Amino acid sequence: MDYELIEARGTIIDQFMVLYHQILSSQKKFLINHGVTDITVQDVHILETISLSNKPTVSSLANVTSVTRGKITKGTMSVELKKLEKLGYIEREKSKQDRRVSYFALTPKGEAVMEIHDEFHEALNDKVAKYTSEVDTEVLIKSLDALIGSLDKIK
Amino acid sequence: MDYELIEARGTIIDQFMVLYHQILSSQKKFLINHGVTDITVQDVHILETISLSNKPTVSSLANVTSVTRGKITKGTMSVELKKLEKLGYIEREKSKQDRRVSYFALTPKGEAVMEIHDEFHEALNDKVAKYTSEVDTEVLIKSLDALIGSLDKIK
DNA sequence: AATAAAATGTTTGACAATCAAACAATTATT
DNA sequence: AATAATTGTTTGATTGTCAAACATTTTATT
Repeated sequence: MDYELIEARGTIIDQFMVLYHQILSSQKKFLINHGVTDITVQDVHILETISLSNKPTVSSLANVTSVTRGKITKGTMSVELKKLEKLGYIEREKSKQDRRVSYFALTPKGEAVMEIHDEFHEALNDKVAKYTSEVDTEVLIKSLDALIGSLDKIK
Repeated sequence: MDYELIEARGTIIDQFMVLYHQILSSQKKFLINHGVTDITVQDVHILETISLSNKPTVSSLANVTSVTRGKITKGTMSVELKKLEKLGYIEREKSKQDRRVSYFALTPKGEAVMEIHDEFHEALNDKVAKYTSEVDTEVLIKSLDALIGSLDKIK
């Protein structure tokens, strides 16, 4: 059976990879089950970033999103934001101070998607809580945090 | 600063996402630093799967790779394998029993890439060991394992 | 045996994501 | 004022991917 092949390695890193794609696939289904069919999980993540940011711009969104999604150019972000605006999930407001930039915000339609997204997040965190004790979770968060900062030292 | 925005959430799930992309980006740099420039991290992962599999075929590789990378069709895998063959990283041998299938194996050039990949894996595991105690690692693996199986129950 | 069904792999056409570079508009620096 | 830097948009090319059509071969059914 194929699964054995994965287990044979058994390192945390491999499990991360599997878990990552499972979360993504699970989230995809969740969104579709809740009627969100015209945008992707990654689009939802942009909505999330907008909702958590203070006066987000094209560039700031490209930078922040890079952290959780891998490098993204401002050109790509510009295109994605235009799409999300056209679909009615976000709106832009021109800055008064700097006439080159616009600030983005969620529309009610965008907020609705965020609620669905938060539901998923809660369900996921419940799973984590169920399969990891509170103490372990604490330890885990600290470990990951330290790990995250140390990766760029690998040469 | 942007990083605060990520930390504000502070859930394990968010850290997974960040960590995942950091590992990917770190691995990418590592490969380039070691002279592997004509194939991607995902290609290397296919090489890894081939090296760990017993008589891998197009279909079996498509299935196994789906677990760690998300759904992949056999058509896509067929194209990717053709590319890796043309670049000299793998070779195929026709099956005697079933004349539709071929089995894939690494060439010496492919093995060399795997050694580089293993080096990265070791460096990564060293980091994990450094920032996570042995007991915690044990706990962690078990938690993740349980978590992985439970995700498709989210509706 | 003959025929139908299933499995394996390849190819193809279309589509979506992305980048890098060119560009325009605006702001900052000298 | 003149030049440089920043911000955002657009564009053309590239890449990754899928779904479907297809050919070949094997397995099942009649």
